[in-house]
Amino acid sequence: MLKKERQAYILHQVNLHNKVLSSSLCAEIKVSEDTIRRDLQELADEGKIIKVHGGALSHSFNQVHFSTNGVYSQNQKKTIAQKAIGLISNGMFVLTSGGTTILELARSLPPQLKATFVSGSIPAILEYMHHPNIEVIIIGDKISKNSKITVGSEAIAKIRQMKADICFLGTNAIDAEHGITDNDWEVVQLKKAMIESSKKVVCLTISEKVNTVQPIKVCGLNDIDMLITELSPDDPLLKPYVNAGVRVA
Amino acid sequence: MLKKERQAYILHQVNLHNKVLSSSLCAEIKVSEDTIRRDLQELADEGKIIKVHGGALSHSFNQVHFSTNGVYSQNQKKTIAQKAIGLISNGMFVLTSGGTTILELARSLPPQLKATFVSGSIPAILEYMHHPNIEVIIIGDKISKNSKITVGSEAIAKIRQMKADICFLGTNAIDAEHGITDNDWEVVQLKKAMIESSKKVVCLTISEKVNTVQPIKVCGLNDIDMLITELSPDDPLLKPYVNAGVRVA
DNA sequence: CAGGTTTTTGCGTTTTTGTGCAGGAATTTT
DNA sequence: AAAATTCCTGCACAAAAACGCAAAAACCTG
Repeated sequence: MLKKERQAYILHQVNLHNKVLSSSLCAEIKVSEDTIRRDLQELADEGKIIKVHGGALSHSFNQVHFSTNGVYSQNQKKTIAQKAIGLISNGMFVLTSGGTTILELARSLPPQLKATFVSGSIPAILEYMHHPNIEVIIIGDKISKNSKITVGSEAIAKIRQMKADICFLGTNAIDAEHGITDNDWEVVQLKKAMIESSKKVVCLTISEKVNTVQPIKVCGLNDIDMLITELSPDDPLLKPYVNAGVRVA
Repeated sequence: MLKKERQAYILHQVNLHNKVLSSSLCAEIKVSEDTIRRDLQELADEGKIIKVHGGALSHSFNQVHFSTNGVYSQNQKKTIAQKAIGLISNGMFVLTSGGTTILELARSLPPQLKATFVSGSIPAILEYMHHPNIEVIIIGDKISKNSKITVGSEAIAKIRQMKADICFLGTNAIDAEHGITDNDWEVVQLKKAMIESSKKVVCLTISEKVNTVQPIKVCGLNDIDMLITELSPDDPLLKPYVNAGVRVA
């Protein structure tokens, strides 16, 4: 990995998460802590970041203070993303939906991962594009402005043509009785196609949305292979799903 | 292998992968590392790539140059965008390529305009998405990270299926003798398809790029209907194109 | 086509750059 | 106050770049 490339990656990470630990960076990119420190120093000299003890901060960090709720669920989503990343290995063909949880997954992908990511979600695609080693394929069709995702028959037809190794679904509502449900008809059609075109289906959701129901059904619990939340797998909230035969992490 | 040929190959590789290692290059083409380094130096001097220790990076890699150059020619591009917008009317089906000039066009679209915009350029799509009244259709396929545009046979096939009212091409080089030329093979394929699928082809370019040539040919002057620059239509620089039968604005 | 000039290329040698390591200083945490 | 990180400094080593030079190729040109 080239030096400039590495620094660009670091800068991207800092701007993304507003902070970065040199320890975690040197774990992600496999270089010595010294190198990271020198990179941070250089970036700081250029005024791109603020260097602090143990890592660096984004320049805009001081001013912008996130709402407690935002930061709160952000951490939950980071946890979920980490668990999900453990399921991805090199060379995989990965299908993802949209949503903020998927976005967090996209942002947390380790830089050395080599895989192909397919999505119709514009924000997710933007994140994938910044990654140095993954191939990005976008599903084309009309863009739904409120969900920022491509929807329509063309998109569905394209998804049907593929067979992904794994599919990550950002989930709006999951319930032991009603399964996965959502509130946007077109997005639901897309998710259905994604589920059918994947060997393995993984649902990502924060615990807030567990045991909630939305108007339109995506699929039953038997169609999903795994459920990932920020909770421990043996949390009692998740018991019904374990009983229904869903793997929980 | 000829020098020019070799440099064209290198440039293509850089545009394709965003980065290139001089070590891998001198293994691919069987020449000494010195020769590669000299080639990279020349290409860097011409501003085609950014040379770094160990190889080279694509120009779009660091957004620093993007912004400085952007600020510099922003006003020219705004002028161009305004002229181009005059050609769009309600209900039209508009096909656009990528590039910063197209981006400026996207940003300057009047809010009351109702039309359908089709593109494979992710930055352009992002701008179109913010517009209240236009329908946005994205061309799906693999994303070329350096040009941030979808490229590949699927994308070309999709474009072939449509017939747009008008097509706006961001142009990298135009010359009275060689026509429109570019430096990325895959992007050229896409532009060719766009030209064929449109009733009317409009080239947008800042005057800097008029009378310049790039390695790969997109089309001749007879294939385009209109050329828009920030200059006055009767500017002597544009005379050769008027003589060649191109409408100039 | 012969002879000269320019361009291009490869090869040592020397410099520069990038990276990791060790040990001690500084800072944070407990 | 003690322990644990993190940081800085100097140093060593490897990789890459720069430089000068010479051989080879290409290219004029009369």
